[in-house]
Amino acid sequence: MTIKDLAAQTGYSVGTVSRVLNNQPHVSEAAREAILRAAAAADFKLNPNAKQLKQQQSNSILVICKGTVNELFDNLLVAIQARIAQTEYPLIVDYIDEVENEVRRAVQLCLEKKPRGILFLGGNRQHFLEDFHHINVPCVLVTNDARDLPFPNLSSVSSDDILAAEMAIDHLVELGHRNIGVIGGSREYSDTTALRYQGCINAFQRQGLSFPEDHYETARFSYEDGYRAARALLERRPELTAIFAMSDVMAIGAMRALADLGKRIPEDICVVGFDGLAMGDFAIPRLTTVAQSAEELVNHSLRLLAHYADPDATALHETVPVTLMKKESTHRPV
Amino acid sequence: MTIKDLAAQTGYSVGTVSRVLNNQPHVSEAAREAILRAAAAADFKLNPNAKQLKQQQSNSILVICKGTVNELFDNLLVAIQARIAQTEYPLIVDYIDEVENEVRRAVQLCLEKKPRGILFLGGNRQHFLEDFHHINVPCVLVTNDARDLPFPNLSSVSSDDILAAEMAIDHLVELGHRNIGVIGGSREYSDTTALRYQGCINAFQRQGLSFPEDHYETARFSYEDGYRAARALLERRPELTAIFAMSDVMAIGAMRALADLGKRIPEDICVVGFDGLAMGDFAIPRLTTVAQSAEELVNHSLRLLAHYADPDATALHETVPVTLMKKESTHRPV
DNA sequence: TTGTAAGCGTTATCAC
DNA sequence: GTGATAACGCTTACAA
Repeated sequence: MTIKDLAAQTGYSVGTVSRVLNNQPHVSEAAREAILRAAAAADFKLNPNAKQLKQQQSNSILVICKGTVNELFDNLLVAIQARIAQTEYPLIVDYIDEVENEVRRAVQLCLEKKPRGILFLGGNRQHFLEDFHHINVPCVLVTNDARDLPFPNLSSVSSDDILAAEMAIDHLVELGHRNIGVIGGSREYSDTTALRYQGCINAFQRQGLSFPEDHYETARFSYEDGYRAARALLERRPELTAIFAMSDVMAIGAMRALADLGKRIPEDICVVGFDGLAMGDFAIPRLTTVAQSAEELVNHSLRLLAHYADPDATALHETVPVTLMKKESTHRPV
Repeated sequence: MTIKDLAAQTGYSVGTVSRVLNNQPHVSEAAREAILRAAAAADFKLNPNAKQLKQQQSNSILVICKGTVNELFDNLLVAIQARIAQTEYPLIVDYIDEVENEVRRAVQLCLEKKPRGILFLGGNRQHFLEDFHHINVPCVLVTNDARDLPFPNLSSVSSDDILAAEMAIDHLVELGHRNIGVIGGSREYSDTTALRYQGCINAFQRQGLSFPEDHYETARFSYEDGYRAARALLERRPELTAIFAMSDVMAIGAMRALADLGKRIPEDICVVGFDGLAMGDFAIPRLTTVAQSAEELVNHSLRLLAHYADPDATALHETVPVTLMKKESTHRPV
């Protein structure tokens, strides 16, 4: 079934059928009605490949969501949808695996969908360095800072990772903690981790505390690895009275490990997470965390995407504030 | 950049370029090498729309994953990828929102991608009834039973939901519980829920116990609603000493609610979940659960998909066993 | 082994 | 307002 068949059926030409199916003007009401009726009856759908092949650009906004099991990105998506749904821009959401190359995927989808702009939910600096030059539509990288990536069409919005980590450590120090362990990603490969690590150093220095290398444990962002990291940390440094984990998922894994070690939370040891996922509120005890604001991240992202309406707009890199949510997993040490 | 440009550049014709780029035989080594080199240098990619437009069918297997934050489906996907990766069939994974219509989406993607077969991870009976007749490639619905859906090209694999629920209830009864609350989805709209509910009834009857209507609370499959449901149940029936929740996510929400009510788990009240997610092992206490086997579900699914190689194969509906994982959230009541 | 050319289903530019 | 018709970039007979 093609528009040709539809044309034959209704007695009009393919041109008219196409115009009707695309809600274009300069069509008689009679034609519009007849064709629409026939299309509905036959449950006709335009062939998307032919359509895209022919069209230079679509109106769509592409969202590439990196990692499929990620409450934060899910929150971002909900906020994006809420803001975009009522506009003329169809949203194409593409979820890819944590380990896939999001930029290559974007290149591919640009060919396929010819989007107006792209929102990257999460991303890896190296991937951008390698492949982003193939992309020439406006892009915003969300949750990562692209300040030092040299692409005029790549803006970014991220939480203030340095300040956020400082807040976490300050909170623990205020509670009286002096021996604080930190669990995070690879400082070499994850730029976000590097920033949060810097925040930790700042806070410790300002407080006049040392932050020995072996108070840090590198882990992947999973329950399992949070668990493993916490055990490793406590084995090495039994005197720790607090742990800051750079994600809520890691933090929950860590809490389980501490419980297994016979530690009470927060009486014996305190835990602070990062992200502010709903999940943390259902942990026992409820998780204290530095919350990122999905709404704010999305507000800035869409504004940045829009700012590329100006053809010689340049890249902008913004930062949004975070909030310390004090819950049950932290309190004054014994 | 098109194959035409590439042809001009290398001095060969578009036909030869196309053959090279598709690894077809009947091309001289000289041509192959020259064209491949030029394509790599220009970082050339075939236009996917033109390609699909031209091609009748692709070799790809389409996977429609319903719900983006779902550890079980994520496990299924990993297993699928492991099994499919080493074959000639490219995998197209499409994640859609929990509330979207997966069948309409599949219809759309069939037009676009012309897949060889489709795997639905999760699905809604009503959607299939309404739109599945548009689909004419082999399909397998995973985690839902499609036994009573009248489509020869729709097979299904699901866990034995009835037996699974019976196992959960039996376990609690064996521990001495007599007052058991159940949290699950809508028995009207979720067929999976209906089956699990039937399992509960079977077990209670067999054990000579009653299962009053107000021991059941309907909830959505989220932490929040698991929390709400558990509170509602305990408010109505303070004498309950155990709760069976039809998903681990609900169960974790429920555990948090019970803790807030001052109940100790498992001393005062026991909790059994459903799914067997890794997450449950990081809850405090660790969650007892009826685990579905991602590997088995995937094994059966792929076998069923393959069985459609026979052109007049008919729909098959299979069931895979589940495993009760006894953890810390259940034990003998006081 | 290689080249030529017909189409895949649209959209868009023309005439009319 | 409507109808031809030329692309869009590719694959694939068929011819050479």
